[in-house]
Amino acid sequence: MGLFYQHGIHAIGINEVLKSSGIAKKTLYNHFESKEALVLATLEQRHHLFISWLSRCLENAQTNEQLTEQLFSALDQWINNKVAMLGDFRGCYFINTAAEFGELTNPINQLCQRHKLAVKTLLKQALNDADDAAVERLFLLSEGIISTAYTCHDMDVAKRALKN
Amino acid sequence: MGLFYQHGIHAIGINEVLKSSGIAKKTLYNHFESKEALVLATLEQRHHLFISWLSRCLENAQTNEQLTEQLFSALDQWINNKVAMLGDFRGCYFINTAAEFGELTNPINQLCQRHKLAVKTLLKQALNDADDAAVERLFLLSEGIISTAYTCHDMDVAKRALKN
DNA sequence: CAAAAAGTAGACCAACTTGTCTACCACGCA
DNA sequence: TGCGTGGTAGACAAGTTGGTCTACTTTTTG
Repeated sequence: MGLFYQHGIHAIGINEVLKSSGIAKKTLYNHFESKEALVLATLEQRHHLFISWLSRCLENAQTNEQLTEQLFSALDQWINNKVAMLGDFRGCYFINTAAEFGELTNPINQLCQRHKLAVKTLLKQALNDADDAAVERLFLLSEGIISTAYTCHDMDVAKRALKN
Repeated sequence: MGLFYQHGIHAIGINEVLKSSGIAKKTLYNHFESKEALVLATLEQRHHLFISWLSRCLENAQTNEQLTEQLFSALDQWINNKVAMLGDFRGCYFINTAAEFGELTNPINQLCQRHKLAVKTLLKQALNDADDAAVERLFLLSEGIISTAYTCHDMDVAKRALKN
């Protein structure tokens, strides 16, 4: 559900979800036992969506330089709303959601963490013969790009990173 | 008010603020005309706090390498709760708050953006003779470090960045 | 065709939200 | 002494929250 991504979890009530989806309340609670379960499902769904998009963007890179270029280029596409499957850019759903649910024991928070680790793992696999430091640096840069694009409304940040 | 930083804006009601601060409701609404005004005040306060802390951390750096080292070292201190004035680390208050208030027209969102631009400006002033690309890269890395430390519960990320 | 399963709309509940207002109290000052 | 200022505690209003439940309709299935 894009509503949560677009506006944040706490800002969207169940009734808005129902109205927007056209589903009945009983039906929703038949499928999900609580709002938290629903949120977890949306996180899970977007996790798969995002990972599959990103891995497709990174495949067929020959060199590490090429891969970096493809990564930043992909981020630029996303940030500038040219990736239909990811919806209107509103930062990283997982960073945003972790910001709302900070307790370490919360399953929502844990799912956000797992997503980020999966992204890092994906980068590691995509980078040939790179040491961990190089993987880390690339990951940190991409996190910085996503965060900056959103918080600073800086839609060109990935494009500029591409040139350096 | 640390409550907002610790738990997020939507997660904390006015009544919790009152209970925690020992102030009466009427007194609070005598000083702030709404919750939004209160939130704006806390953002403003933390903005000054953070900028003054950071600029003190970066002063007296002789070379750009030294400055980078001081920056990452400062982030490491913050992340590992060794900076009393910043309180228990819970990521960047401004990134977190922007995640909750995404509308561009919202003053809260605009304040978050302004804070980030101020940080970038601070870095630019601290870096001697550096081109914009170098400033940008350092800013993106530090944003990535803060975000990763929080979302991945990775308390060593700044320390590792320090070594590379 | 009939029964069961799963959908619908929406009333309802208890708890909570922000914000207002009343009633009272404590202090400094003339 | 008395008055104004600014505090306190908390009832209250109006609306929203997540979630349950009833009553009815549609779809699926044997």
